[in-house]
Amino acid sequence: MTEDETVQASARGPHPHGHVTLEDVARHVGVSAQSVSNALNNPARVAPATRDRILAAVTELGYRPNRSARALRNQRSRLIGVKVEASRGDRAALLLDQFLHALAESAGAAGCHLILCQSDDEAGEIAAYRELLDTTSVDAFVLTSTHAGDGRVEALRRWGVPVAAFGRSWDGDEDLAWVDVDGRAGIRAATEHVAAQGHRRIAHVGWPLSSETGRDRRAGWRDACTDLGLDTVRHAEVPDDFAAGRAATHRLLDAPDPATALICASDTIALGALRALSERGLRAGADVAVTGFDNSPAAALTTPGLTSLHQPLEQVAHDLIATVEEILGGTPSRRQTLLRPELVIRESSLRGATAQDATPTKETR
Amino acid sequence: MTEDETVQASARGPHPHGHVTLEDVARHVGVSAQSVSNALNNPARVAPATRDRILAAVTELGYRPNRSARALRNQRSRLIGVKVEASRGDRAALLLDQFLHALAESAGAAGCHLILCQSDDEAGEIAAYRELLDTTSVDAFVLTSTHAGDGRVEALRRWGVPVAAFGRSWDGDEDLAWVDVDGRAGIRAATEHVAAQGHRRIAHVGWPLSSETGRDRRAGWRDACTDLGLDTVRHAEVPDDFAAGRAATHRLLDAPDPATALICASDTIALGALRALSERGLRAGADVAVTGFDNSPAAALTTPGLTSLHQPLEQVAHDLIATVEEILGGTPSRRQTLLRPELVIRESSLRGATAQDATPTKETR
DNA sequence: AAAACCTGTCCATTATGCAAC
DNA sequence: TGTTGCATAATGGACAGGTTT
Repeated sequence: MTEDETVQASARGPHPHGHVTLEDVARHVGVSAQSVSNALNNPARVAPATRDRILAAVTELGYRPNRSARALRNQRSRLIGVKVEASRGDRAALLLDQFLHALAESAGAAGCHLILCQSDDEAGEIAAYRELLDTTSVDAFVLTSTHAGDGRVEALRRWGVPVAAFGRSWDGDEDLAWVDVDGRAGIRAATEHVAAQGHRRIAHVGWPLSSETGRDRRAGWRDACTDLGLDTVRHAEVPDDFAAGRAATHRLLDAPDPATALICASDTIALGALRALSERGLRAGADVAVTGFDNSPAAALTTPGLTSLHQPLEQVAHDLIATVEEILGGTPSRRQTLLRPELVIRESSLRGATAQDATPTKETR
Repeated sequence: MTEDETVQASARGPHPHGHVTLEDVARHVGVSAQSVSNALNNPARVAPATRDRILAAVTELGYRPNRSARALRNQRSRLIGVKVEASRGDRAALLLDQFLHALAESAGAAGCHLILCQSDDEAGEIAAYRELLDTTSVDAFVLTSTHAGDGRVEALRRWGVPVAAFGRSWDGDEDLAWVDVDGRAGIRAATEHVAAQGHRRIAHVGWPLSSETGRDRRAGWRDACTDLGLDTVRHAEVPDDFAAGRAATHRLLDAPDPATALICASDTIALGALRALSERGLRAGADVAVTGFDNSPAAALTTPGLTSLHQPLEQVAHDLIATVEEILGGTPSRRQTLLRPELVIRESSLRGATAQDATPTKETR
């Protein structure tokens, strides 16, 4: 339809830029621009026959409403702001591309688009949000990686801006709309999985206790161990990087009566653990089980493959967009959702596994 | 300044939404809205003293021009369209998050923002671009992963839309503005590096010859081998996935007089090669050298670490935005840029390396 | 006469209310 | 009287050209 027209080059209409406007459609049909607008936005106000003629012309001419004009008039841009984070080389993929893709897809289905902003610190991020708001560029924001006392949440709330967060409100905020993944249940599943492989001395390599997510994941490990009658003395709390995971693993394995399984809070840490095992001449899987979290590309592609927890990012993205739309539409309903991650089992946690058993097994709990 | 105001909640101005407009500033200073506009966009037209008063009021009230109004008037949105791709689990990180972050940063510095679209096939991508154009949502596009006979390039050119591509114009198009990374030089450097480690039978595991990028990278390997007096009989052409890299490696090593070094066209393939070596009981580095391309997170975090070629994505992003800005400004100058990747050496290509020698060495050529 | 400022009209769209059939 | 279509005004900003001092 519009596919084979030239936009800027040939200006055969009255407009130098060649865009089709309401006026063009109106002229073509022989009605006023208002009727065209009504036919599209308020069909009840226009006679069925006229409406059909108008809609036919809309299709024929390939009319699409001008985003700026519509935004100006409606005070609504149909743009959702998202921040992109810098990825660090010492961390496994941040899943950002998967997440953004899913988010863009859901937004598209809802007739919205994503607008990016970028910042490396919280103050800068808040300033970037503020600028988008001041220039009336966005209707809402999607936040990622919330934490207790999150300044962004506080600022956006103060400004009365619609928000949905990937990451729960750790300070018990009942109002914030969020979607999160149940790390506790995920880590619990991973722990039970290695226990089922016969492991009894299961350690946790987690994040510092200052991290709410870290405490949540550690609780999953503790839950499982307690239920299974295993002790919970073997654990470490380290920053989320490769070197820290590696060093913590060495420390844990140097202890008397060392762990035979390592439940890690992230793939990054788990990959560090795999390195440490290799340095000690131990085989992941056969000698020491290792599991991660995130199911990053690196987990699938490293050797041996790393057992990990897959986050349902498509679902997260869908729910976030749905939530934002509800808030914008003025009918907020379910606002806080916890989703289950899926355990993806690979060789790093399988006792008898050789590299030939490379087919990954999914086990949903 | 504007930081501590409430946007939507308190409407203390004449506007229900609480945004500061030109009119507000004008009223506050006691001039017309036009003078405020002139003070900002055409300072020469307003007396210095008045201009200072106006600018002071702009700062004081926190005035920011309304994006939609400005776009409507100027026929320019200051938005740049970018497509986000779905990442596949059988491929190493697509560098998308690093690239997007850098792109967003450069765009921000140029006073622009990125708007995302999403599609899984070329036709859908073109339709998404078309929609953004028809709704006058974007001024330009940044493309990634161009190929010969690229339908997107063709369509955007036909429409007369400003574009800059990450990836050269493989069909010799002199007009397309692009930035690319010199894969041939990079692969050549990797090949020379393993040769310097004493390897003489160096194989290439590359992409199908239907891929221009694949041919380019293979040429780098061939260049180096020819210069060094090594033969170029050992090579494979496979799709860019883990399983293909693994299978190709087994085939190459099953041959009589097998290769002792594998120069791979991507980290994904190289990670497959590492898996194959492990399955044969061979040690990467000590027994067979392996190199990848992209320096993905997985390359840094796998064991042994994977030698790879780092793409200067910040530079790519900066150049792409600069190019787009030049085209939009009507003064296109340098339009085609080839950047050198950087060889990051890790254990997978070092003869005597043990996992303890984990400190990566960078070697720029 | 020139510097400084402002009026008018346009960008594309939509909510409101009025005229007409 | 009720339906149907249209003129008006407003959204916020920028530019050309005209008016003021």
